[in-house]
Amino acid sequence: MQVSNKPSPMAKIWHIVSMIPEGKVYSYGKVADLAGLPGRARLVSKALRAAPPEMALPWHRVINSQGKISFAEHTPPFIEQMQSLRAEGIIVNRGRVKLSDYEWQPDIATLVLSMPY
DNA sequence: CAGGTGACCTTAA
DNA sequence: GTTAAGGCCACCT
Repeated sequence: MQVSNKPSPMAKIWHIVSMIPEGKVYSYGKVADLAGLPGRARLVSKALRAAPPEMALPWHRVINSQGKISFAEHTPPFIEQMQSLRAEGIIVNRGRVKLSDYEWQPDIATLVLSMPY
């Protein structure tokens, strides 16, 4: 039986992002995939914009599929994201991180158990 | 309803 | 290794 009403796509995205561990990064597209929303990477960026600040979502750990920060260089949000990543020990060069070193490898079992839906 | 936009992605050169 | 073009989809005028 269905226990709860359908979770909004945004709520699923927030949940996945909240599971990215400190010191790791993940791409918009893969967040969308794990949230059950394949092909909707752009919705992830919208969800991050809409997230209430008080939920302290680790939005800075979400980057694009090439390992780059998606804000334009030298803009305030770009600089903020780069500093947040470095504060966790992540090496950032020219706005880019090495995915082979820092990409999150999600554990599916843990993920499923964490899902409230 | 049509057209524009974006914290994207994949492919091809 | 890079960049550019086309594709994509939800959302907003």
